[in-house]
This record gives sequence, structure tokens and C-alpha cells, in this order.
Amino acid sequence: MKRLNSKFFERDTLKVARAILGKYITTNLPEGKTTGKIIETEAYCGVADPACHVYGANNLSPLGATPLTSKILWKRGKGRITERNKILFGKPGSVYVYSIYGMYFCLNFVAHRKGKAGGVFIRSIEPINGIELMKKRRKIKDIKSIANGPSKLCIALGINKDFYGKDACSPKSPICLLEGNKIPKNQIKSAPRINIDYAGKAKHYPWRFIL
DNA sequence: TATTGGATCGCC
DNA sequence: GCGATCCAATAG
Repeated sequence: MKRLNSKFFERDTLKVARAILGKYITTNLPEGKTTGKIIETEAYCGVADPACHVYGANNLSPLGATPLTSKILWKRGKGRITERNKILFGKPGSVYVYSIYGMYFCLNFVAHRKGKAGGVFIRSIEPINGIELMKKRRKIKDIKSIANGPSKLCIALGINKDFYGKDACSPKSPICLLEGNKIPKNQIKSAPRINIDYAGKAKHYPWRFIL
């Protein structure tokens, strides 16, 4: 199967969040290979999206910004470009992994038009290959609940903070995305994003996509 | 330097 | 519904 290239990710974040449904994520680690089909995503649409980690930050490249401190690279309005979120301005197809609730990770792929920022959050995958390894990592047997959640799928695929900044389009990367069958539009549902109560009216935007 | 709370999960 | 568990993002 064909690997998705960076052009795939260099589009409007909402478009990518829909287009990536039905594609395959594969991780290749010393303990084995695991693959899942993407069946649920959310779009986090850059500096104008109150739910996005770069909300309110300047949408210029952080490379040209003057550092305020070692951690804070740029400040304007409410948001900042930080060591964690700066990847959302980076090369489309890069991996954005962050830790949450002290014990889990979440996976995003950087996706935006040139000069913008944004990421596609992977909320659920269907286990396809390497299911025994996924079961072992998750310490459960029930296939349905192996990877049906953003942090569950990270555990199942062996994704941790070491994946931060990896280029999913590069053959050298331990993670890649593969083309799948074409998905007809009528097979995609949209809904509000989950757990973003802090995001004001953006809480209701239908930026979650389900295959 | 100190405080706070989260793009979650699993159990109750 | 609720606790686990910790680090990045803020405020001071």
C-alpha cells in the first residue's frame, strides 16, 4: 500500500480530518509491527480555534520568532507558541504526541495549509494487524476495546513521547500512514468534539468525524 | 518558584 | 460518578 505524503497533510485541517478516515496507521518497533484503521478523528484548527493547543498564538513560523525564555518562543494575545505546541506549525505529516492526565498520551498528525497551524487528533482505530501485540500492550483480550479511545490506541500501537516530532511521511520513521480504500462521503458522520468544555461556543462545532 | 487542570481511562 | 497521577502552562 502507498504511504501518505506530506501533500496529503498540507491542506485545510478539517479536510484532512475527514480524508484520513479509513487510512491505516502502522507502528514498527523492536517488539513488533501493529496496524489499525482510522475510524474516528477530530480537527484542531490552529490559532483561531479555542480548543486547539495553539489558540491565540501568532500564526507566523516560530523559527523566525524571538524567544522570550527557553520555553516561551512567542507571545501574542492569549496563546503562546511553546516547546510542546510548536510542532502544530511544523511540517505537515509530523507527529504531535502529548501526555495527559499524568498517565496517558494522545496522538495527532500535523495538518494545515502553508503558513497556518493545526492538527488531526486520532480518537479511535480498528485493530487490523499485530492484534496479539496490541492485546499484550493493553493487557486485555476484548478486541473491541483495544483501541477505541485516543489513549487506548497509543498504548496499543506503542506510541509515547518519543514519537513527538517524527515525520510520518518519512520511510525512516517508526510510524507511517498508508492509503486505504476510497471512503464515500455518505459514510462519514460529523459530531461535536469531546471533552472541550473550556472552548466556549467552539465546543459545539461539528469537528469530530466518524467512519 | 508555586499552582493548576487536562483532546482519558477503568472501575464503582 | 470519581480517583489516579504528573507535567506543561500559567501566574506571581
